[in-house]
Amino acid sequence: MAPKSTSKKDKSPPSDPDGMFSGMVVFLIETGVQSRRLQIWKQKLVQMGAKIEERFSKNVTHVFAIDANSLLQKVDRERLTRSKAKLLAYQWLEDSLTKGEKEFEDLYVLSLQSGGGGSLSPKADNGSHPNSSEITPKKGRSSAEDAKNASPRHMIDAKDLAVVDSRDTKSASSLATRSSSPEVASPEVGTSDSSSLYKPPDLNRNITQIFGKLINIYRALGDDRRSFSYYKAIPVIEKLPFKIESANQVKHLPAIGKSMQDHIQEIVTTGKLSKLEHFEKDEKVKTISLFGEVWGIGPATALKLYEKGHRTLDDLRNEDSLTHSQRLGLKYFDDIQSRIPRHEVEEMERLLQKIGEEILPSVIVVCGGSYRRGKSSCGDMDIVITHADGKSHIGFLPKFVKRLKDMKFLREDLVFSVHSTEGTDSGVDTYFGLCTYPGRELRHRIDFKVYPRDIYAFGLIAWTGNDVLNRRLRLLAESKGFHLDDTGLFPATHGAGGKRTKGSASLKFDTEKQVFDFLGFPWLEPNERNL
DNA sequence: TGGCAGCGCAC
DNA sequence: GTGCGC
DNA sequence: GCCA
Repeated sequence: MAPKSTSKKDKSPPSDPDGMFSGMVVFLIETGVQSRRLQIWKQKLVQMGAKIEERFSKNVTHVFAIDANSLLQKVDRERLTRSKAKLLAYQWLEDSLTKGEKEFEDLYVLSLQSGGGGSLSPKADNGSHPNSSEITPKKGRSSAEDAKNASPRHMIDAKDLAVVDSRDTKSASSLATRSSSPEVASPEVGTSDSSSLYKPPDLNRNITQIFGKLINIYRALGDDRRSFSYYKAIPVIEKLPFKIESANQVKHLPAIGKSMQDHIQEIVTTGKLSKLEHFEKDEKVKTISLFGEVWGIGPATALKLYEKGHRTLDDLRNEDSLTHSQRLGLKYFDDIQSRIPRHEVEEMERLLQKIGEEILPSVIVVCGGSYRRGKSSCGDMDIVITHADGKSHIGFLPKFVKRLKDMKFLREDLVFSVHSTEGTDSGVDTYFGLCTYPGRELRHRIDFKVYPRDIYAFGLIAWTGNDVLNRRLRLLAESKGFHLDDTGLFPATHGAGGKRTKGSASLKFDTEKQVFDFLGFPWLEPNERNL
């Protein structure tokens, strides 16, 4: 989430070969870092002479990460120890920038001692890798809170280093993100003016952090609407170039109503929010939140389980009312929670393309989601599939799934639906399941969506996201008298009665760009869609 | 006061 | 029909 | 929760 798309200047300042970071070749672990801050760091690094590597190559001299855990999740411990690169906490950057000269590195070295490569405690893991809010604020982990409380041993200075939000961790291959957020004022933040003064973003973290927790709590309680309101308020507050000292300063902002003002007032005067404090010590809220993190368990089920007397995930194992999917969600709770390094997704995408090709030549297999948006790690994989001839995609999915099961790539099924042969559901076949990286047992969530070629562009757009963009496109389409979803763009069937006439077919577009153009939305490359 | 998407699956 | 995830 |  979080429209990190603040109107960044398109002037990427020239890099100074004699800057304080000259000679450094850095590799950044983006996990758990707030996107805007990351952007600024990148910019400063380049600006002051460092070179940023997209991969952990041999010539890397410095690796930055929020903590050792996130580091180990991205790069093999072995490669790290073999490498001569310095492994530093981002705090070193912060301090160096503040100070105006390079800090003494040894005080910031990340120790690889703790946490085996994979046997991370679930909590510590969660905290450092909050679910980038893919499509909804959904099961965002309690973000910052977890990061701090759960893995203090990895924190250099918990003060504000542990800052993590439940939102996207942008990869930002391009610092110059286009701004397409008309509804939110976008004051200039941090994006270097030529002065080399370093301005930390997040002047109002005291507020956004609390709101972030409320998002998760309301979501867990089933109050999605309310949750979403806080979700919308955060990016608005984040963009303010000043620290809020009174509710009066925010009362005219969009998404900030009476209630938000009151909360903000309380936070800036007392430093906390009694409403949240109350939630956080509430046994029921805590338990329901936990249960709700299990795939397949939502607010209603979580409540039932709580009322049955369950209090821990362990308790749930002997609960026989759980569905098949919920059982799997429970069994692989930690697995599903852990994020997948980008390069592994890349390999698995290639594998899927190869297998697909063997079953159906010229089949198109693309990994969408945060991967396609360029993120450095992904919570799951969204695979979008089609075939150019417009018909041979039919019947592909069952064969594909069987083959992948035979070779032990797919391990467990969650949902499987085939419609292409019939005609329902616009002929989109869907599969949800668990898969493993070749040679491993760690389960990852994976989705397949098979589209007829003529509506493939819509599927690709929808499954690439992010959710903010999808929502904008939807609303834009609506305003022009159309209805947009992942299966097409339909002439509005407004008027009395029938919502969407199922009969009316979607407009056909060949490419994503054509859809953007038709709607009059400025084209965004996938990696620019991290709004 | 109703809107904030609305679908198909498992059960 | 409800709950859930997408 | 916010907004029209």
